[in-house]
Amino acid sequence: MAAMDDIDSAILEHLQRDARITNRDLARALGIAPSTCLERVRALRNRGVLTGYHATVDLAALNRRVQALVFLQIRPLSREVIESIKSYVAGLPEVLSVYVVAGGDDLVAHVAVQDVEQLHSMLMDRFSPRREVVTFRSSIIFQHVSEPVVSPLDDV
Amino acid sequence: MAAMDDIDSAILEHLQRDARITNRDLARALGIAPSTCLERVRALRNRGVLTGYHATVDLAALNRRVQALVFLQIRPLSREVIESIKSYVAGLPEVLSVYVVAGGDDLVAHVAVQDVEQLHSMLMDRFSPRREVVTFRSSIIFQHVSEPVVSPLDDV
DNA sequence: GCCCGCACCGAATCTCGTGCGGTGACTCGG
DNA sequence: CCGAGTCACCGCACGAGATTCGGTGCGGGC
Repeated sequence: MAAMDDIDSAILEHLQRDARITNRDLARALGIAPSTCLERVRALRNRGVLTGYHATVDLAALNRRVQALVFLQIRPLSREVIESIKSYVAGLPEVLSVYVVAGGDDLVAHVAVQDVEQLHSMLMDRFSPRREVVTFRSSIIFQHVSEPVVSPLDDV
Repeated sequence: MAAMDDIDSAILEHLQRDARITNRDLARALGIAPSTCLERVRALRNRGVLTGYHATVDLAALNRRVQALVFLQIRPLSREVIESIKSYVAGLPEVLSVYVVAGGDDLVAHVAVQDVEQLHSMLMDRFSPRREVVTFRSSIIFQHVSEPVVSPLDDV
């Protein structure tokens, strides 16, 4: 993996904050020529550093006013079973994000639904019937803050 | 909140998938004129439905190869204490996301650090000293899949 | 000291964004 | 049934931006 200098870091910071900034403005903010800037952004994409540009949407506007974390215990804990249940959960329309974790629980799902009733239905209809899900519990999310900008950590 | 029709939903889907799509291409994909498309996108922003455009970055490229969920118990559970610890945790550079939840734990932090050693240091240096954090435990994240596109849920 | 590679720049061209006036459909009162 | 008002949409035109390409300076290797 090629090294990243300060300009690359600044590019990433700007694009994480506002992915629709024009190349022109980005170049101006960095003090380099637009053509150079374009080349660097393209290189970051090709290197796999920049993985995508995504709009974020207000969940309430999408009829999803209730969020929860669902913690699942999976058995047996084989690679195949984990892969399969992970794909299944991630594919559910109510699910925003899935974590495969170590510790007391094996899977954590971040879900967003219309109301608590729908949360309950979803748990009963989609999680309970699965044999590999031996148990699960849910925590309603009161607040969720997400940092849009991730900076590189310096080597020790 | 104004109603959303199929075209609005399609706009949201496209922009969530690729926030840098040109207005022209977006309009073409929807079968409407670019000027109309522009107007609708602007309306979605003004209504607060579209909240932002963000580039996503490969965490490994930023020297963050280890992720974990950290579950915190907070006492006393007053509004002020929760607000304050939430802001503190969200402001830490290692933290990607913070959930304030109901249930056995009160706060869940999604952190991304360079290695397990740094995770340990972080827990010891940043969480342990806080008086309001009565206990915490961490779960290493093996995999994390995040759905980039969120669709509206139909009313029941 | 010379050569080569690399990153950067500036100009030219081509595409795109965006405001404006016009137009058709739909609604509602007469 | 008809006419006016409203609203979303469209096409056009102009300004702004994206992207390419040839040129340039600098630093490392020999």
